[in-house]
This record gives sequence, structure tokens and C-alpha cells, in this order.
Amino acid sequence: MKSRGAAARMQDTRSTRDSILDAAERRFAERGFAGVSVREIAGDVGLRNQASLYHHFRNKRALYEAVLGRGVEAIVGLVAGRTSAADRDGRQAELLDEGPERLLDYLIEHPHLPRLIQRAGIDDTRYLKTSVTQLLRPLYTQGLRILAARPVPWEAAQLPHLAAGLFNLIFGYFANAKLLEAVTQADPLSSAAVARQRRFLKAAVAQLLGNTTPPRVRSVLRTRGRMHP
Amino acid sequence: MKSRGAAARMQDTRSTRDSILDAAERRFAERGFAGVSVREIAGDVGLRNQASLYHHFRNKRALYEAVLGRGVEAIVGLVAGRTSAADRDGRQAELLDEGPERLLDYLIEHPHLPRLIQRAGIDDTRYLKTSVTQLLRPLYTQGLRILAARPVPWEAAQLPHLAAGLFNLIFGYFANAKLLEAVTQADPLSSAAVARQRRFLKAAVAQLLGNTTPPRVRSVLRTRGRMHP
Amino acid sequence: MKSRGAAARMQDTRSTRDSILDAAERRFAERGFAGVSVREIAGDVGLRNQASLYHHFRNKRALYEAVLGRGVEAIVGLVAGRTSAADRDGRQAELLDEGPERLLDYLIEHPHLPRLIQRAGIDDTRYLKTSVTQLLRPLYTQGLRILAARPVPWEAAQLPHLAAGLFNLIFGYFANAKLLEAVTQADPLSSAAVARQRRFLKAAVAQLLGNTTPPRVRSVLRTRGRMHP
Amino acid sequence: MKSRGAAARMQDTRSTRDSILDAAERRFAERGFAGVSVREIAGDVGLRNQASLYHHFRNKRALYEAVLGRGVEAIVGLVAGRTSAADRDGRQAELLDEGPERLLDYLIEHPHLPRLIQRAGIDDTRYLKTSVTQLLRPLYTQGLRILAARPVPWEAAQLPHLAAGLFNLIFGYFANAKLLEAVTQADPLSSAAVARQRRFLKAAVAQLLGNTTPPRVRSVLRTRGRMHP
DNA sequence: GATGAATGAGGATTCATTCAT
DNA sequence: AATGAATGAATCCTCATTCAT
Repeated sequence: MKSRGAAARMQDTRSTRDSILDAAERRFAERGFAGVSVREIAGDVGLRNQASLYHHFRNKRALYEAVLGRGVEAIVGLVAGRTSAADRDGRQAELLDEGPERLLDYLIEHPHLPRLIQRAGIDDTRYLKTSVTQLLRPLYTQGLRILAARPVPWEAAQLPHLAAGLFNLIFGYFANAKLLEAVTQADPLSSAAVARQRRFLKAAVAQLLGNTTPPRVRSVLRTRGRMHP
Repeated sequence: MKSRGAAARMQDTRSTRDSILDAAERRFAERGFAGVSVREIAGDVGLRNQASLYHHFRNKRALYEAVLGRGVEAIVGLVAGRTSAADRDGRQAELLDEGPERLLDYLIEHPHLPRLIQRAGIDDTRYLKTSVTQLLRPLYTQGLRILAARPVPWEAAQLPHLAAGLFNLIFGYFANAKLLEAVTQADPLSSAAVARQRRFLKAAVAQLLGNTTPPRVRSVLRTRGRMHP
Repeated sequence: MKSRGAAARMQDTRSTRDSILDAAERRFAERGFAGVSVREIAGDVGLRNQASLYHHFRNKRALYEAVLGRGVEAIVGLVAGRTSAADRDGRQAELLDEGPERLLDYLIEHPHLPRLIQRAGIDDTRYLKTSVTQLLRPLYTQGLRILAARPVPWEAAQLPHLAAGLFNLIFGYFANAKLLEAVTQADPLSSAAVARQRRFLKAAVAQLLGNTTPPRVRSVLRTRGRMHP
Repeated sequence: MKSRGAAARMQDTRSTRDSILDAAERRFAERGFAGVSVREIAGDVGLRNQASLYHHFRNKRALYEAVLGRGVEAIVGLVAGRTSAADRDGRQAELLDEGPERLLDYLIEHPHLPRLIQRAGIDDTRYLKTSVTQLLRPLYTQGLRILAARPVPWEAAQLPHLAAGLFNLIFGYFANAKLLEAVTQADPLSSAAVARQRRFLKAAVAQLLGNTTPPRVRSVLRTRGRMHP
């Protein structure tokens, strides 16, 4: 009687808490931290009262951080988990080919995430900065590590720029999807469009990483560059 | 009474109006439309009373649109004005080489702009959408036209993706500068970093456009691509 | 199941109930009825949930009244119980000498009480008034009876004023202890200070009651006074 | 046109601000800081909206402090101003006779003040403490100085206790007026009652200060007392 | 052109309380 | 006897905006 109840309660609790997280993720992605009211989120979940939400999250801010944390961790897991766990056998080559693929799969299924993260990156509220930074740093670190571990046609000093560029290339498409839609009059998240974007990204990333092109590109860049500060 | 000081007043007026625009640009870039209060902007400008601001702009939204308009038009001018006006002599080749250069120059001098625009693209307030779209569409149209007018190693159906990618690559760096700074512990807007980014962008754009790299890259891409949906 | 641990449970219950009363006494004394939240009291006691408190008291008001009742009854017992029970043998003389002494002993040990009562006297919430009055009336009645029963150098009509004065003199010191501390930079509840206050009070009360001074004072007052309303 | 308008505005402003202060004084005296809502005060003044109040006071707390400051300063002025300004000619003797008289006059006209101050003294919100202390300290200092400057039948170490006692005696009556009323079923602020209290206080203070009563009382006290700590 | 005052609507958060477990 | 969840009402305060001066 007790165990069952406890399970059921935990079940319920979890689902309410998660519903809140889901609703908040969508809302925060759409209109940002300041643009969303707690009342609205509570309403989305079916809570008749904002107060109920405070039973699960101490703050609007705490809720925001939970949302962001959940989202970023999933992505970090996708990128990082792979490197450390699965790839000790040196299959690093395909990593960067598969990585974006899987990442895309995930982003497509969680369309709010890129916007949420993009927003977090843009926002400059001292208030939000700390948590955002802490969450996103691993993502960057991991990305940089992967790049550093493989031969790319860029100088070391430019790897951060490359990492940022790849991030922008990959996340930007989804983050700006709404804008793209308004401007192109077509749905950038249609399966056709997504397929196109997938191929575009694959090719673009390949070019930037120089992994399809033999030494030539690299040498060209080297000839050109004394890109150090 | 009217003749005397009319110039001075207009002078004053103009400068007040512009001060407001400047302050608003910074604030809106930092924290978005919903995250900024009219009081705050008025305070930045030295107006002791929010009411004064309403003498210059009908309401908060009008101010936002003015800010966005001013910013976007400058950029559209940079990209589009050039093509139509100065370059009828067929110097299109250097256009795409110079374009980003000049754009970068401008963005560096107006660091809030990319964030402001990025935000505008992300935001999903039905309320703001109309104006944003109208402002940004020319930017996209112009960009697409330029791409379409020159031989790039991509299929026509992928040009929108390419355009979006270039946009993200260029604007993303500045839009996410604060995040980048927090995550890398280095200032992405230092002259050294900017110089690196400039070279990185140049090379990256060149690769994506296939124009600087000798036949090899292009052929590789061609071999690979049947990128149609 | 019921027999076993019934005592222990009752033990527990009692102690929980009393813990609540103790915590509430302190809190209500510090910040008043309106300034204290049920959550806070529950927290003090170690109850993780405010709801638990409602198992012991019907509501916040009932808790407040219980606290006040417990405190006032103790004091009433000190003042009144003595008169009715122990002193039928006419030892009234020492009563007023001993009374304050014992009262002081008690107040020193229950430092929150004077503040609590002072507050109750000051408060004007219609809501709280009834209970407060009912509790404090016996205290007043008893005090007045004692005064009336012995020869004091005041007219009958002024006995209420005298009673109030004595009350203020005695309770005021402890009620305002925190303020006194802040203002004098010294602890009014240190044993030295308390000892001084004890002597001060003894002398002051003696003067006001004229019990050390023979007829003279009284005649002086009489000469002076037509103090009747 | 400008001067008149400015005057009128200042007039209006002042009166609104003062109305708020008056209403707040009454409410805070009745139910304390925590027991009064900003809405209520705004309502009392005729402001249809709480927001208007925030135009005049930054905070509920700022309002509270303003109220308390105004009240305490008036009293400090009554007690202190007298000593420094008018009485250099050594009429200190009558000072302590007149002082209470005038103080009483004032307190009777401002019946909320004693309660307000009493409350401030009792309250233990760390939050409120600072301001309260700063305001009340001069009152205490001044009182103590006056006592120290004249011969009283108490040891130096007991002067603080005497000062506190006088304070409690004088302020307590008014502070506890409501309670007294409830308990005695008579109005302690009726002119008759006030007159009685005035005489009672005069006599009581005289006794405690030992100034009106001929040698006898004082000598008695001397005989009795070794009141040192 | 700028300001002080006012205001309705809404912001996040806390309140006391109830109910099922 | 204690807890987690929920809730309506109220809290203080900020919002954008208007109006008279």
C-alpha cells in the first residue's frame, strides 16, 4: 500500500514536473525568459494556479535553469558521450560525420532547443549568465576537444572560430527557422527542407573540416595563413 | 519664438531622439523587447521621466521598430546598395569577397546589431513578427539574388540553405560574442580575435562558395552532391 | 497497534504540539501575528510541511490564541493565584513586595512573553481583539483588586492609571529590551542589568505605592489633588 | 504662469504625500508594518491605485520609515529642542516638569504616535531595526542627558533604567490605550481620563525624580538604596 | 520638449488552508 | 502524525501609457 502509493505519487510528481518543464521549454524558446509569464506556463500545464508551480520550482529562474539544463545536457550527451565512451577504438573519423547527423536528428525532434540555447547565448542578463555559461561550457569544451584531436585544415588558434562557426551553422538553421519561414514563405522544418538542410550541412561541414579533401586544401590554407594574433 | 532656436531645438530634438535610439538599441540587444523597460531606456538617456520618451515615439513597439529599422537598413544598404548601384560594371567577383569584409567592418563597429537582429529572428511574438519580417526580407532577397547570379557549387534548391548558412556564420559570431567570451575566457571582440575571425570567415565563405579554391574542391562537391530533396 | 506506543505517541504528540507553541511564541513575539508565516513556524519545529501544523491547531489564529493563552495564564497565575490561595492570612503586605519579584523572575526566564503581551495590547485587529481582551482582563482585574485592598497614596479614580503604570513599568522594560539594547549598546538582559532593573523596579514601585513612606506623601498628594474625573 | 503652477503643484504634491503619511501612520500604528497592505493605505488616501503611492515612496519600507521619522522627530524636537535652545538660563528645574506636560499635549493630539513607536521598539525584524534605532537613539540620548544634568535620587548606573521607566510610563499609557479600553470598559482617551492620567503622571514622575517631594522621600530612598549593580 | 502625477493591468511570489495518501 | 500536491486570494511592486502643466 505504501510502496504502490509512493510509486504512483512519484509517477504523478514526475509527470507534473516534466509537464511544467516541457511547457516552459516551449514558451521560453518562443519568447525568452522575460517574455513569458509564470501564469502562462502554469496554464499550459493545466494548473489552475500559478502557486502550484512553485511547489516544483523555487523560482521562475530555477525553472528556467532546469529547462536549459535538461536541454543542454541532452545535447552535451550526444556530442560528448560519444567521444569518451564509444570511440576508444579510434573510429574518430566517422565521429564527425555521424555527430552532426545524430545531432540533427535530435534537434529536429526537439525544435525548441536550438532557439532556447541561442537565446541563452545572446542574453546578457547578469542574472542569467552564470548558469548559462556553466551549462554551455562543456558543450564548447567537448567540441573543441574533438576538433583538436583530428587533422583539420586550420591553425590551432582558429579552432575556436571553427567551433563557433560549426555551432552557428548547425544551430542557427533551427534557431532562425521561424524567421526563415517568414522570409522564404516556406516551412524550413518540412521533411523536404530538413533533408536538404541535412545534406547541405553534411557537405558544408565536410568542406570546413577538410575531411573529404586531401592535403591540397590544407596546404592552400597554410600558404595563405599566418592567422595567428 | 518659433524662428529663434528652431534650428537649435531641432538639433536638440534630433540628438535626443537619436540618444534614445542608441540606448534602446543597446538595451534591446542585451535583453530583448520584453526584457527592457521604457523607464530604463529613458533613464539611460538622462530623461528623468518616462513620459518624455513618448514625445519621440508613439509607444514602446514603435521605438523597437525604429531601432530595428535603423539597424537593418544600414546592413541592407551595405549588402544590397552595393550590388545595384556601384557594381553594374560586372565586378561581381570581388563583391562576395568584399561584401563580407565591409559587413564585418560594420558589425564590429556596431556590436549590438547582430544580437538585435538575431533576437528579432528568433522571437516569435506575433506582435513583433510583422515588422521584423518586412525589414529582414530584403536582406534575404538581396543575398539570394547575389548567390544566384554567380556560379556556386550548390544546387538551386540549396541556395536558401546556403544563404541562411552564410548569415549564421557571419552574424552568429557577433551575436554570440558574450557567450563565446564567457565560455572561452577570452574577448572575441579584441582586435586580434576579430582579425582571426575575419580570416576564418574569408576562408570559410570561400570554401562554401567554391570560388577561391581550385577545381579540386568543387569537383569533389559535384561528385558528391545530388543534394536535391 | 493502538495500545502499543500510545503513550510514546502521546508523548511525541505533546512534545510536537509544545514545540510548535514554543516556536510560535518566539516568532509572534518578534514580529507579530501578521509578520509570521505558518510555514516559518513549521520550519522552526522541523516539520517539513506546513500542513502538519494543522494537525495540531485548527488554524493560525487558534495557534496564536493558544500561545497567548499559555503565556498570559502563567502570569495571571503568578499574580492572582497567590492572592486567592496563599494569602488569606492577611500577608498582603509582602504580596506587593514579592509579587513583582516573582513576576520578574518569570519574565526573565520567558523573555518573549512581555513582548508578546505588549503586542497583543497594542494590536487593533478586530480579529484578534476578543481573545486578547478575554485573556488579559483577569490580569487587570486581579491587579486592581490587589491595589484596592491596600492603602496606596492615590485616589480611587486613579487606581486604574496606577495599575496601568505599574504594568508598563514592569513589562515595558522587557518588551522593549531589543530596542534598549540597540540604543544603549548594552544588553539589558545581562544578569547585571537585570539585577539593576530589579532594584530599580523595587524602589520605583515602592515609591508609587507609597508603602515605605508614611502618611506624609499621601497627604501631600491629597492636598494637591482633586483628581477625580 | 510657471511660478504659480509650480507652487500649486508643490502644494498638491505635498498634500498627497502628506495624506499618505497620515494614513500610513494611522494604519501602521493600528496593525504594524506587516499587518498593513499598501493597497489599504492607498485606498485611505483616495488613490485608486496602489501604483500611485510608489510615485511618492520607493517602498513600503521607505514609507514606513518616513512615517516613523516624521513622528519621532517631532517628539525628539519636543524633548531635545527645549534643552538646547530655550533653557540656557538654567531653568532646568521646570524643564522636567514642563517637558512631560508638553509631551502629553502632543501625544494626546497624535494618538497614533505612541503605538507606532512602541511597535517600532518591539519589532525585531532585522529589516526594520536599523532605521528604527537611528531614529530613536537621539530620543534616548537626550533624555539621558537631561536626567544626568539634574540631581535625581538614583545612582548613575541606574539612570538608563530610570529613563526607560519614564519612557514606558509616559508612552505606555497611550500605546496601550486600546487594550485599556477593552479591559476597563472605559475610554482612556476621554478628556477626563486624560486629565487624570496627566495628574497621575505628574505625581509619579515627580516621585521618581524626587524633585517635588520634600526631603523625606529622598532620604527614605537614600536610606534604602544601595542600588549599585 | 520635458516633467510630475496618476492609473489599470499585470508581474512574480507568498499566504493560509485543504485533501488525499 | 506527517507529507506532497494543489489552490484561491492576497502580497508588493513594475509595467506601459496618459494627462495636465
